[in-house]
Amino acid sequence: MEHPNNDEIKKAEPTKAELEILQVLWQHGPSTVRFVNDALIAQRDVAYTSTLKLMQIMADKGILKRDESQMKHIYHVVEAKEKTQHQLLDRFVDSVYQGSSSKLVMQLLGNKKATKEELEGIRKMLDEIEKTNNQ
Amino acid sequence: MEHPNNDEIKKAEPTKAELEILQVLWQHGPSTVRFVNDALIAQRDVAYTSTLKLMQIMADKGILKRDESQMKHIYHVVEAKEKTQHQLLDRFVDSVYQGSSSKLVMQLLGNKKATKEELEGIRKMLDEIEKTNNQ
DNA sequence: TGCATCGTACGAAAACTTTCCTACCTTTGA
DNA sequence: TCAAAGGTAGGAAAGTTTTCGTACGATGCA
Repeated sequence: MEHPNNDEIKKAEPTKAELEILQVLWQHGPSTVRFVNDALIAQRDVAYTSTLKLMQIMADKGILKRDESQMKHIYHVVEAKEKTQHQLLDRFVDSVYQGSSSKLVMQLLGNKKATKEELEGIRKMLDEIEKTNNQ
Repeated sequence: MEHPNNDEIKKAEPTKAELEILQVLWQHGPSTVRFVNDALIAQRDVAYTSTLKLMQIMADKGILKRDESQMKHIYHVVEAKEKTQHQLLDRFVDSVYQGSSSKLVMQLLGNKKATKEELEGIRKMLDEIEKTNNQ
């Protein structure tokens, strides 16, 4: 390892399966393994111990923390959802759109993935930003 | 396998390393393995045969096709760049933003990843779309 | 009490991805 | 001509991620 604190500098991003778990926790807040697993099962087939193992690994990595005071451990996400999302987004923009976020947005808007309401929301957001920049 | 043509229905998305190769081909058009490898080496350390193998695998998967009429095979991307990007984008929006593209855009614009010019580009794009929708 | 149920821990296997060694063929140029 | 350079093919190994079997402790309740 080059740098001693490499791990801190370059946080490994969550894997695909870890992201599924994060989604559940983001949506429902701190939860037990059982709860998360039930949520996952609603989407696909997965054994309880698989989810358990994954959440343990995530706790080891520091992505999750858990309250062990009760037998049913309660897991919660350490980083703010937005921070993690943004981190993933940055890498995505880099690896798929060569770092050009506008290219990404163009494509997003170009296809009808966004509803009318969403478009309006984006426009308002643009206005906000412009206002802020001009102050 | 449930459906016989599962492979056609649910195309496996390119892996991380495959995406790097796609980037090179997207940017420079059909290329030899040597050319792609040189481009990759500019970013990180990788052996020629690793790139070769990966491109062969991609050809097997149908992501790339190659002209074998010459000794130096020439590889080209099968799907349109935009199609693949959009496919990746859709999954990304689903897996990170629960399918809400506006949430994604908000976050993108909220942080200063976009330049002033890019913001303007996006605004124009919005205008375009609105115009089209109102016709 | 005792057994079914539900929990955690751990390790190994399976699946997937990435890397590169080795073999062998073709081209090039001294 | 023949050695060096550069190409492809294929398989094994290494690395990563994901899955789950097994062991065993807690809890609940008949």
